[in-house]
Amino acid sequence: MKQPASLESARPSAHDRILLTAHDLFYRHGIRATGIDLVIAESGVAKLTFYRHFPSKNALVLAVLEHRHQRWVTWFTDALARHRPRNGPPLEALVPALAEWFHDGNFRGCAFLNTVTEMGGALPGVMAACRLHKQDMTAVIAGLLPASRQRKRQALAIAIAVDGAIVHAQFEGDAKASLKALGDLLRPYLE
Amino acid sequence: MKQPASLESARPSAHDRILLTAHDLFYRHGIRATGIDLVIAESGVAKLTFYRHFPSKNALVLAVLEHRHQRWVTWFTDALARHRPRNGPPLEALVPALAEWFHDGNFRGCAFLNTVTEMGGALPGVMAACRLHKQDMTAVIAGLLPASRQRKRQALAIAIAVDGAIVHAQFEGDAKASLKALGDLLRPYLE
DNA sequence: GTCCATGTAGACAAATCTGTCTACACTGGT
DNA sequence: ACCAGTGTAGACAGATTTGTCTACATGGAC
Repeated sequence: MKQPASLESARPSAHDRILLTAHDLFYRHGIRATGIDLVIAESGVAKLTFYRHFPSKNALVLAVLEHRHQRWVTWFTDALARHRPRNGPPLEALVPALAEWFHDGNFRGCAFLNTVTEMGGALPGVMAACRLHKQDMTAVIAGLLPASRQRKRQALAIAIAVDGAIVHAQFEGDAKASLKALGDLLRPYLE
Repeated sequence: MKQPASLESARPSAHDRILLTAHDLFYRHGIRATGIDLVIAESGVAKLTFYRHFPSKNALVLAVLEHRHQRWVTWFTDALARHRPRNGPPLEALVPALAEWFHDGNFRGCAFLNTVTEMGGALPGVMAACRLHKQDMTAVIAGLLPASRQRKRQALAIAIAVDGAIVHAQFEGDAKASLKALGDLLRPYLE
């Protein structure tokens, strides 16, 4: 539907190339550190083409966050399903799933937390996008817990522990220590 | 020792005014968003004076982090002491102490986590400063726990929960929810 | 008195960043 | 055949940023 005419090349449309390139560069180097010109050059697109698709850098940032949210939640639910234990509480899948992410060479923390830090005050909408993202993450975590009156409350506590593990893994080289500590925090919720 | 000649004015030295002004501006608006010219104007100092004290903006950033670390740890230990319960585990002081910080109108998360996000890749030394800071924070937390073989391990898990609560309070307006969730995570460590 | 550290005011260079604009080319639908 | 949409290349303006430099003032040490 959005594929270009030529079938064998499968080169994404200019719009998508821009979005994916920006996603990578923003995540890797930060948003403020990434100039528009670099995004344009890296995605192999002309400047005018860029500004035809995105009226401004800020608009691109918000579009990237939207894309990121969809991509991340898809990965997260999928990873949880893949690591779901045969028997035992589904919550046990959480640490192995996050381990995938943390150990990826490109891991640089949570894109939403990073964006809030960089642009939270300057770009309206970033804060809201982050809240929505974390809300959805918490809902996915809640799905791992047995139904009970305190399920939402427990899910929020666990989500906060996860965020702590994310930022720790971000500035410490060692992701294993963060994951072990997260496992410790999760233990009381595992029965 | 570093006071100016006039005793009644008590105006800090140019060096200190720059440092304190930069500390506030960097924390409030972010580092990349704060130009050197603003720091200079706001601290009431001439440009040359600034560059006599700090060879570059990067050097200023590192100096601010050092200052921040000292200031924050001092506040933290003091707040924990002030909230120490008469009877009951000292760890109970943690949530009330953090509540002070979170509810302060100028709260904008952890300066070190923010700086890592903004400059972690670009400025060598930032990552190390953050690790040192969190290491010291963890050590202070360990001081609240009863001596045991697992004290260090427990302190790390608690520190991660605290970081999670910090970032959550940063993007959610509601600090109370973060603190309640942190209390939930801490409960198993409270006996 | 003289010197030197420390300070102020502000012009200036050089780089960088966002966003606009001109001129031109290809392609699919009608 | 023609036209609208989408694309490319790259110059350009305007703002902003870091860091240097000139010229001058003040106050304490010796």
